[in-house]
Amino acid sequence: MQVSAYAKDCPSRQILDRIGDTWSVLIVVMLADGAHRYTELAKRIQGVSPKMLTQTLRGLERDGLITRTVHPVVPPRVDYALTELGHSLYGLVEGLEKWAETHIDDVQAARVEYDALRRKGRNRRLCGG
Amino acid sequence: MQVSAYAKDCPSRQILDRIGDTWSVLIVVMLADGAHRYTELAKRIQGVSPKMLTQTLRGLERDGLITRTVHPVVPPRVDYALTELGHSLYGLVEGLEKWAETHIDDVQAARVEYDALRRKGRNRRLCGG
DNA sequence: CAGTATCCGTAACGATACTG
DNA sequence: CAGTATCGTTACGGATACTG
Repeated sequence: MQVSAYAKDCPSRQILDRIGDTWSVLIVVMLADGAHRYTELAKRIQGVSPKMLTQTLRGLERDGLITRTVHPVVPPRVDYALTELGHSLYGLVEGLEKWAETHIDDVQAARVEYDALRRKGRNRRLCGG
Repeated sequence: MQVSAYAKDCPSRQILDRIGDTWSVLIVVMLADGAHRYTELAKRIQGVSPKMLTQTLRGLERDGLITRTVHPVVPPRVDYALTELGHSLYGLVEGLEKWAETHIDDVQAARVEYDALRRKGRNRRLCGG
């Protein structure tokens, strides 16, 4: 088996990149229960800058995961909503959440144990003169 | 609903980060069919530097996803293998691959369409025609 | 063989000021 | 309201030389 990190035509990698992106996932989750306006997203997704919000929304729109609807009114109103494809992706994210909730305790325990052993090892070396 | 990107205690985010990491996924995939040595991984995972390989392996080990077995021989021999938890994560990754293979065509098509409209300047999707 | 240590460029991201 | 433009930082990752 030979794997390449640079296989950009690899479907899995593209989806992985999307899912690994913090803002993308948060937006998809936000839109899962219905359409939202730009400012709503900005307010409810804590810590996102207008730059990142716009950039992420554009990416999601380009991938066919969300729609962007401009209402020709003043002041402007723009709604974002999941497409069918976006809903499908959300299903995937839900699966991930389920796995995470099920296994996070194991991961946490492993980390504690690993860190404890690391500390012990270091102390031993220091005291072992 | 209020979502925060900085909820580090959020299980989903931790798993998402792990899955979004290129090298982590590649390593898990490589180890799915059995244990491998450091150099084997280095050779078969194209483009990975020793720095990133070690760093990623440590992270996976810390999270209890892989084991690191040092054989006390000369020259050194170190084997890496998936834990049960690691295999479980691999199952998740397989699910992602399946989704990706199923839907990548839709994504690709959406991108082509989006880019085409952008070029034409008809990128604005107006409500009510 | 299996790493570690170091240097370094870049690109991602945050903050903020501005605009149609 | 819904963005865009610009700047500055920083942290991530690549390359490589070195070591037990």
